[in-house]
Amino acid sequence: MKKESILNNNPICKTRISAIKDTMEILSGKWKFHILGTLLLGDKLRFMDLLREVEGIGTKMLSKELQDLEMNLLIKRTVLNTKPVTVEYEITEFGKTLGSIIDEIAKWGIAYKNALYKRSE
Amino acid sequence: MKKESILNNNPICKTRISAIKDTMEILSGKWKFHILGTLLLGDKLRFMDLLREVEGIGTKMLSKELQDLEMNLLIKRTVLNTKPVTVEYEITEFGKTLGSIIDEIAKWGIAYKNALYKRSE
DNA sequence: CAGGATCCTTTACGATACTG
DNA sequence: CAGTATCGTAAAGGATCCTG
Repeated sequence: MKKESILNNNPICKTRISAIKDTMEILSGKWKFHILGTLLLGDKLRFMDLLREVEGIGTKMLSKELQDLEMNLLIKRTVLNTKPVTVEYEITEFGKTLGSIIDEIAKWGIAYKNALYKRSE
Repeated sequence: MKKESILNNNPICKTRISAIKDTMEILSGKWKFHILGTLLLGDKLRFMDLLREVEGIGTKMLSKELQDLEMNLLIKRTVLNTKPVTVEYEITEFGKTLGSIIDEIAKWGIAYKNALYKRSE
């Protein structure tokens, strides 16, 4: 009897695992959750705002990540007709559906700190 | 008046955003969610099982990711005293607390597929 | 202000081969 | 079986300069 994949032969498991893969592909990279979490809190933010809020990111990465997120319709980019152009980024309704994931991630991060703290005392 | 960070000056926002950062640092990389999602479904799995279940991963990455996860106490590695050694990996109780995040990610991935489908018809 | 172009360094990742 | 070692590519990340 040959050894075969157990989980990936179960349709329910396969669907679940491949859904995880799909989601993470869209949200891949170091910054996506961070940017989305910021935009979820911040309503409309400009490029420079994000550069300040998303600690550690540089213009190149920010620009690239924003393009990725826009392509996937998670955020909306609006160019305002001002003297030196103004660009606003905001999360879309679709993007807001990620809210529950991001909430869970934030909650867990806080719980993790507490767990670390308990362990060290 | 100098422009300053809005969100990161708000303690509540700052806590949240830095919690997101913390979580994602622990779960960084292409494979962590995938591996954890598999171990959540699969109880005890051996190295070769994981290599089969986590489609696309190679031995080097699997080995490295498993070490990362073990270091963060999210999974447990058990060496069994057999002829050619057997090693079992399983998720820890602490690791199971990531379940809600992973559930949300899986749910969203399925919903995303549906959204794509609707948009294209 | 909002970014693109360029250059350079550092990780991340992948394929294959090898060992206890 | 459960990995480690080695090599090579690709992507991430940082710094600086530049433009509409």
